[in-house]
Amino acid sequence: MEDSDTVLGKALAILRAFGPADSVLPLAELVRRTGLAKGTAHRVAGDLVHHRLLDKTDHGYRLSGGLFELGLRAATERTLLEMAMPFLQDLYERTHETVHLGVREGHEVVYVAKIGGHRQASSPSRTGGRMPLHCTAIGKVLLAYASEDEQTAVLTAPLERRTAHTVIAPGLLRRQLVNAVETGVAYEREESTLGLLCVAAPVLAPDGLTAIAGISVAGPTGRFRPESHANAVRAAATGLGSTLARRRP
Amino acid sequence: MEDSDTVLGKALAILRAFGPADSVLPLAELVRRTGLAKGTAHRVAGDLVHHRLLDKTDHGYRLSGGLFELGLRAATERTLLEMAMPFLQDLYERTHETVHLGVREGHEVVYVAKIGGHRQASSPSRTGGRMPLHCTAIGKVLLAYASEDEQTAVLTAPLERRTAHTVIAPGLLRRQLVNAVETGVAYEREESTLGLLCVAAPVLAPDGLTAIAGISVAGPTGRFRPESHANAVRAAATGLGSTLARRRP
DNA sequence: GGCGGCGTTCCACTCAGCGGTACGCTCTTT
DNA sequence: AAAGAGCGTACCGCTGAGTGGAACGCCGCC
Repeated sequence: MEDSDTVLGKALAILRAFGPADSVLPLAELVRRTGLAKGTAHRVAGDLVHHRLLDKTDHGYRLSGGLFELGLRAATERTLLEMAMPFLQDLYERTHETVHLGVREGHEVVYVAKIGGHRQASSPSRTGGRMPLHCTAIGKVLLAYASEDEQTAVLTAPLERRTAHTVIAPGLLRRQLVNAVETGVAYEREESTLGLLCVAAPVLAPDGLTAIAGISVAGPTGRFRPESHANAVRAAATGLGSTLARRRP
Repeated sequence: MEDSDTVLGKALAILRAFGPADSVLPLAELVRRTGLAKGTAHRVAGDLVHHRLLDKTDHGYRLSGGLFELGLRAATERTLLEMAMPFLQDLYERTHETVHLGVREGHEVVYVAKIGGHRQASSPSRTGGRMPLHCTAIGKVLLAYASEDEQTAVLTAPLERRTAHTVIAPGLLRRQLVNAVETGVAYEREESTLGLLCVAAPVLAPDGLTAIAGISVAGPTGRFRPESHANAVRAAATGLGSTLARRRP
């Protein structure tokens, strides 16, 4: 899978063997997932423990707090998170629904923050997790402001159908993207998860042409009307955009 | 400084060369901080870029989004964060002051979350950042529930004086710790930063003897009365504690 | 009591990694 | 303009860190 011919490659293969859902993996499982020789995996994992990227428990290995800490040193994501927090708070307080902040990475969204209360709609998104661009509200606004090339790259590739409502027709999706640029918001209606609705707005760079991130509000079908939160989401996104512009000349 | 005799050690030396404040470091600076040979540093950094842990810009290297993502896969911190979020939200909404969630790592607190509004008190804490145990409210509650050995280890070591109000007398500090266990909250009054007050409560494991994390509310001298938020902080912490107990038997 | 899967240890081979050296570039400085 | 300092990049022969196959002891399960 990965090029694990170098030591570093092996180490990363082990670290990346942990999926979003795994908490602790035994050595044998690491060997299976990485394809490394047992002896090698054992030693490299041991080194990683020594360097505080892995914790060793009775039942196997686990990604450690040191890695968590290191990850939060990533400058762009961290400052984005810090600058965004007040706006996300405002948005949450106004809506009391799940609020997301996400950036684009390749053909997917990576969620930088997810905040919600006790009664939040169950959604598959997780902080630090990924979702496809084409079936999420944030994904759509990010895609709408991506370069023409990247846009067509996504649209021409086969679009994964997540639910019966997932938009997999490139034409319809492109129309939604155009609409997103015109109105400043994009919607998702049970396209990634049944029972989940979502509105998102783009956080634009000073040039007004590229999207740095996206902010969304998500809620369950029934009580939740995404349209009624469009203004709030747009306000939060543009507010964050201009704050970023002020600090990053 | 670090044992960088192995490849992995060198790679980590480079990654950890990034302080909390650095966003982009040129190769020469990495060489200076790590003490690696220029050729070696260049190659290892290149490998790290290839493995998406570093980004290369015109002005140097930067910790990448891939690292951010990987860090958020760390199971314990991530689930703690996710389970805690609703309680932190409640707390913020009730107080409208800066809310922290922190865990202990060695003799320091690591902040897992920091949420606040636009008018938050300026504090040195950052998400993913560290602070000494003895001069922060969360640090005190965590230390109060640490093992006897660890407690004395911290108390006997010289305590860094951060401000004129920092408690550096081991006796006084120990009394504060005892008081924290009795009352369920600890305070910090301008002990880490001038103008900053703080209340914290411990998130206890089911056994009621060990602290998993700490929650705090911080605000500026003047308008902010830490005592008046003691109950709210305690409620959030115990609420989170029992929720964690339910999910982690 | 035999069997399969697990974590751990050992060891001789070899190629990945090493770091000194050298080059070209862009800024300052004189 | 010339000289210099500091930077990023590229090259290359030596060597020991890293490799992975094999072997061992340990459970828990049929």
